Amino acid sequence: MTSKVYVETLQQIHRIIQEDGLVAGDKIPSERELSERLKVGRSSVREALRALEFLGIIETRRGEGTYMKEFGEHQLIDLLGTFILQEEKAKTDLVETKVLLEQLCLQLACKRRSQTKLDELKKMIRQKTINYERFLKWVTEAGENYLLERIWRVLNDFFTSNYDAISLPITFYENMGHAFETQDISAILDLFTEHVVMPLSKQP
Amino acid sequence: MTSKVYVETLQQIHRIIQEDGLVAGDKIPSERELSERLKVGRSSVREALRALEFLGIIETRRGEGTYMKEFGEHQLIDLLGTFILQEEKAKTDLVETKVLLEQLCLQLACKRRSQTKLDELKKMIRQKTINYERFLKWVTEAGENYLLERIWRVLNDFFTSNYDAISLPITFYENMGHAFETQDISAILDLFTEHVVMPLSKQP
DNA sequence: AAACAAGACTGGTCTGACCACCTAATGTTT
DNA sequence: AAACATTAGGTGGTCAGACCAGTCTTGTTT
Repeated sequence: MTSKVYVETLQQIHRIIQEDGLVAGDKIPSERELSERLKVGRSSVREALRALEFLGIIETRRGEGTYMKEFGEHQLIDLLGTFILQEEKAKTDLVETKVLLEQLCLQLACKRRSQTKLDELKKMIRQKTINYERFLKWVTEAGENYLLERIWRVLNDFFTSNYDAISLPITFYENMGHAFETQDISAILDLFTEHVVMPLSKQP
Repeated sequence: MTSKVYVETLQQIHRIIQEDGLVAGDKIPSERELSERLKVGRSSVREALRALEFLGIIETRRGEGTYMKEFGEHQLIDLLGTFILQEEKAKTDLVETKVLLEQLCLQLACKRRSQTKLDELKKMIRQKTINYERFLKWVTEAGENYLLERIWRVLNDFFTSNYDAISLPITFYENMGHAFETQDISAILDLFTEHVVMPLSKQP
């Protein structure tokens, strides 16, 4: 045979999922049942399922079964990230890309921030529970682009594990809060440049 | 046990790849050797390798061995496409993020394009061998941010496997070429908005 | 009715056995 | 010596069966 069993099994499982109209949360047949129905070894079924699991399409729960998963928490980005960012020379790229993505998210958030989302931010500022980490989390969420949010989160994870945490005065957040309220994009970007980008470019 | 063997095995394999400094084209230890070294069953090794294979990080050749693979195209795209991109929100996020990243790359390329790199572009335009795919490849390269280039490439692979190729008149590239020569960033972004962003926002 | 216990699932893992395939060493012929 | 054919060992691909470790169902006991 030219084709590999676990590849065909993967396609068959996909077919079953489609024909049965399975959606997130639904249970898919057990490994042993799939093995029988598709007339392949259980190990081949498992190898196919493993691919689907790491792609974030299914979720396996020991003792319970295998379930369809909501698109979102796929480790795709994480895994790719760990493999891509292993090169040392990528660090300057990392910092630059992170900043660029943050500027992107700032613009999206400025445009799309809802009133309730804005209140969240103002509350964090008022109670002084805000820090740079939380602020950026809010920004990426308010941008309402989940994919971009995920990509940023990976970069941020690598950043925080290689650099010191960024600490900014409360006035920075207060000014940001005001700028988001009035949706003043240039004020937002200016604040960001002054307090985040410029200090970074001085560091090693 | 809390963690699953094939997950830990995956991390161990990653560690080996890093410590041995393996790059694209290099051979990684055989399944049986990994099984011995890591003291896990061969089936667990295979399940871990399967994940890496579908992520396009390795390539298995029957009878030869398993090799590191150049990051890029693979079935990952088709798989995720058929399984995931059915959800509308994910699609809009994908398109939006791709466009945003491209605008980022355009700005970087405008600033950093070297003379030799510029000549490459002009040559492609003169010989009319240019198309949108090649143009964007040039842009991301000229931006000289390898990380950003790779992230974009992933999104672009998703995109091209789910949407029709973008076809633009030669005048677009000629104008772009001129704008890059004079490093006129606003002209570049205007061209991009008019020919790429606007048509996309009209599509479903 | 509530609490408990046994059994029947399910996924997780390992082992050992083949098969198909490739490569390189070996031997044979020219 | 060079070209060819053969062979042996290594590699991924696949299967079957066994056992473990959790979860859920069911039926009995209290």
